[in-house]
Amino acid sequence: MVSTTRSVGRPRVSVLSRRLIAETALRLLDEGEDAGFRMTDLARALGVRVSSLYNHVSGKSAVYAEIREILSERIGEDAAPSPHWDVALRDWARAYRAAFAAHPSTVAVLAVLPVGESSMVSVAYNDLVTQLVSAGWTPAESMNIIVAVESFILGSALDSSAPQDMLDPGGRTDVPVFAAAYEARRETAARDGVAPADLAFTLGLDALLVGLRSQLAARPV
Amino acid sequence: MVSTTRSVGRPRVSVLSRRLIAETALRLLDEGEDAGFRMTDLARALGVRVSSLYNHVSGKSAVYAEIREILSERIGEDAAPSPHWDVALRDWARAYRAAFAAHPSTVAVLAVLPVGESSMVSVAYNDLVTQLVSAGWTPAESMNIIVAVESFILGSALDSSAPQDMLDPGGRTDVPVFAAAYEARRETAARDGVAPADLAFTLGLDALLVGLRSQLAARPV
DNA sequence: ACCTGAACACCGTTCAAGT
DNA sequence: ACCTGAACACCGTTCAAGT
Repeated sequence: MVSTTRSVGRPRVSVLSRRLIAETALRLLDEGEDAGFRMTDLARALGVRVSSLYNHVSGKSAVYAEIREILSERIGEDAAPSPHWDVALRDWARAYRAAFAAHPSTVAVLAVLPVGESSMVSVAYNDLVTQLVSAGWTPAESMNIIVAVESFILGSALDSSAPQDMLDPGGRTDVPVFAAAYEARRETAARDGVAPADLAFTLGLDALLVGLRSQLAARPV
Repeated sequence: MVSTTRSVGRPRVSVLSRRLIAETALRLLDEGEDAGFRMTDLARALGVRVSSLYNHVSGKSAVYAEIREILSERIGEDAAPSPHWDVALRDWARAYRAAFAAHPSTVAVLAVLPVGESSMVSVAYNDLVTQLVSAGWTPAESMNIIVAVESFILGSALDSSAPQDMLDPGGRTDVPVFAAAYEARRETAARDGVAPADLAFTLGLDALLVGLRSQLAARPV
């Protein structure tokens, strides 16, 4: 938030940049209650008028694209490489989900936004495919594994970002078993001090990896 | 599309209903290029003015909620019950994904929309939890399994609904292994006459179930 | 109770004018 | 090249009037 007023015309030093705009938008998303952000609010937070933004980004979706870049860079930083394909895949999945789970309101939008040409995301894919292929998977299988794991990650991130009571049976009496299980899950999570969504993610990721290992082991050499 | 013009005032027979509105919106979503639908277009398709819609639904999100009901009813119809928990889970997952994959543009919205009280979805959960518990899983585990599988389904449905070239490395030369694997995957899918996204879904679902079976088998009795 | 017609509100985007 | 100010466009929602 900049409090000085600025007159019309080009300022002496440039106030904005594509990256700064995206970082500010990300902050607004984190602070805000609701899913999106307003271009007006984004401009105000930058101490600028809305129309100024369009000198740096082509529109709102370009801001989201830049946000994806920010987040995907963090995935690369957090995921330490491992010589074991399954460990590498697991760590990548955890870092991927953590990056999104830290910014829940971005998930729904980014999940459907195409990956741009310049994206760092492709580099991470390249590394993973390399490792999977050298472990014995075919290139096509490697792609499918990555897409499957990524689908699970995005779905889990969506689940984390969904309202708490997304599935809450509430006061319904016609689904007693479901209601009891819902409650048991909440208690288990509370006792472990984690979010219910984390339990499901851990369970699912473990199951996926166990399954993949066993499928790789079972194949003809 | 109704071509007759109607004068002001209450018509002799009611033209609209909540269900009809949602069915028409679903049809618009299927036919349309882009992700959403316009209330104006929805009204026109029903031969009515926009404001009329608000006599039956509280707003656009209520239309989406009704669409979810329509789709979830179809899941129930398609998924045949099985005495084996893993088969039941697999069939449910397939039916679930098929229902969404048939209407790609609904996925992104429905994934973040809370499940209403009256939803049929809860009934399906109740049945699945019952079956999982009697197979030996705890209630909390059963919930986590369902949530994990559902996350995978929604993520996969998002993947199916994403633009074809969502991950396309295009002409990039800095990610050769990824580009080759991407191409290999496309060829494999083309040879089998299925969408690439289907391959990833099948592989991932199989891995998940193999993993879950082995985890259930490995536990102390 | 349920439709029409007109108005309002919100918000993303454009563009000439200014330095 | 980059900001301001004003206008425009689009679209969801509201509400009085009419039967």
